[in-house]
Amino acid sequence: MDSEVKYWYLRNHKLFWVLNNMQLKQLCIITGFKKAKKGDIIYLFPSDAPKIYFLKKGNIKIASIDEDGHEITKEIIQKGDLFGELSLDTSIKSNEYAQALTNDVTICSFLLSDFEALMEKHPGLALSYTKFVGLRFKRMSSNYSNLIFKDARSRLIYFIKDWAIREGVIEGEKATVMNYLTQQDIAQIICTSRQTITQLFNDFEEEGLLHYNRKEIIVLDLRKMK
Amino acid sequence: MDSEVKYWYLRNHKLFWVLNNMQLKQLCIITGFKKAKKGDIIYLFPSDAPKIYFLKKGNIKIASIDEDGHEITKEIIQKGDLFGELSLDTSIKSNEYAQALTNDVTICSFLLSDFEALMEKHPGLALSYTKFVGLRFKRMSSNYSNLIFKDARSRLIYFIKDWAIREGVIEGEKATVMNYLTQQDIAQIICTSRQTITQLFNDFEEEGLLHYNRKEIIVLDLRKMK
DNA sequence: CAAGAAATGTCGGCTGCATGACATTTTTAA
DNA sequence: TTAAAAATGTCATGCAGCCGACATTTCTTG
Repeated sequence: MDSEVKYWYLRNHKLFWVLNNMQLKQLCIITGFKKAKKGDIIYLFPSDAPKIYFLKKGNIKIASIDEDGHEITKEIIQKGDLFGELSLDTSIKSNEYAQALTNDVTICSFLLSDFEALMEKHPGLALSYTKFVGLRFKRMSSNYSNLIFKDARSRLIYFIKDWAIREGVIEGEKATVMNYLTQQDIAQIICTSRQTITQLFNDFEEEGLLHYNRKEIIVLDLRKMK
Repeated sequence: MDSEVKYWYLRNHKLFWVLNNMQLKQLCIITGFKKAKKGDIIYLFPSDAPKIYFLKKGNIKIASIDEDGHEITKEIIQKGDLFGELSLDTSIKSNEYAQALTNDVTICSFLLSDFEALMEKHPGLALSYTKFVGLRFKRMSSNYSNLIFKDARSRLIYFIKDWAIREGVIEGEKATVMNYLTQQDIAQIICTSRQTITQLFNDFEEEGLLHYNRKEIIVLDLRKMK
């Protein structure tokens, strides 16, 4: 990959806004480049050097399996997001992995060590990164709170609204989201059973809150979704 | 508070190990100092400048209340821990607050802005801080996973073992923890009802796993606690 | 296009645990 | 020291939602 392209990938990420164009052009820390199709597993912790990943195209999920074989989806990563060992801590081996949810996944990666070296030189970047990671954590933490307190219906509503706002096409109070998740996927995200998801979508449809099919989800009125 | 004392508080926190003694002595960023007794509420988000807190003595909990009046305890903070707006993000107002669990709570605080300025000057500190926050979050995340997947009994066992290991006096496989939490407190931590906690402690006692009273909890065999 | 695989729809039984109600014990504060 | 408050113990009831079982629909792949 030529350095001009690398430049643009990073330039478009707000994390690197603290660097001016000159600095950015000199970086070119992207070292890896990978494509994946739906269902492919991407291991985040290769035996060699730890990396940070950057999703250029498509959607992936970060998941893990506990000792009981329970699979949970921790995050949905979207175009432009960073993922991997964001905490910069490589001591504890996590059992997390990433899986492509769409067919056109493109991932860039750079070495954690390169990134750390970069931050040493640019304190602004370090600060900016810290805030960035902090925000991400906050978001996850709020998701967890939701899981614990609300019932399945509220959780699904919260998830759909969030999804619609983050990725959907909004027209007034109507939102249309491209649905690249199966009901099983959604069940794993909001920690309920597949059957409950089916039931809830049918309920929502009956109540006139949304239209659901395998291709897209149309929320008819965001205000009424609660 | 004289600068010699401030120096020691920070010196003992591993976050500041990346700074050498000279740098540290020049800092003296601690600006606040507060004492609290059992039950006192400490508001984390004063109307003036955002702060980061450092628990010098005692135990506190970080909790929040959702719109349904549900109270959850998010973390138990122990001597030496940092708390407050660790994500450095002050844009969203959180509804979190801290409450003293013991009678001899001492809290130091410093201004977020001072800390940020410090990180600008010392990229190593920023890096170290990011790792620190990452670790904290990882811990929280594992707690949440536990809440979501395991039943109340497993959650309580996990909590007690963790508590014993973090704070208890361990002799071989026996562990003794000073019990500064009410059953209500524990219920809020592992997200169950007070009655369930009572029942479980009685079960554990019957099964010969531990001795419980209001002053201390003695785990008879850590290996058998599972 | 056909056959197998994957995703969705539907039902009923079962259970962990929340919830309320109340008794008893311990602590706190006057 | 004593009354009120807080913490703990015990029980009966109800229900959200998990789980297994199976049917139907849709997608994938040779």
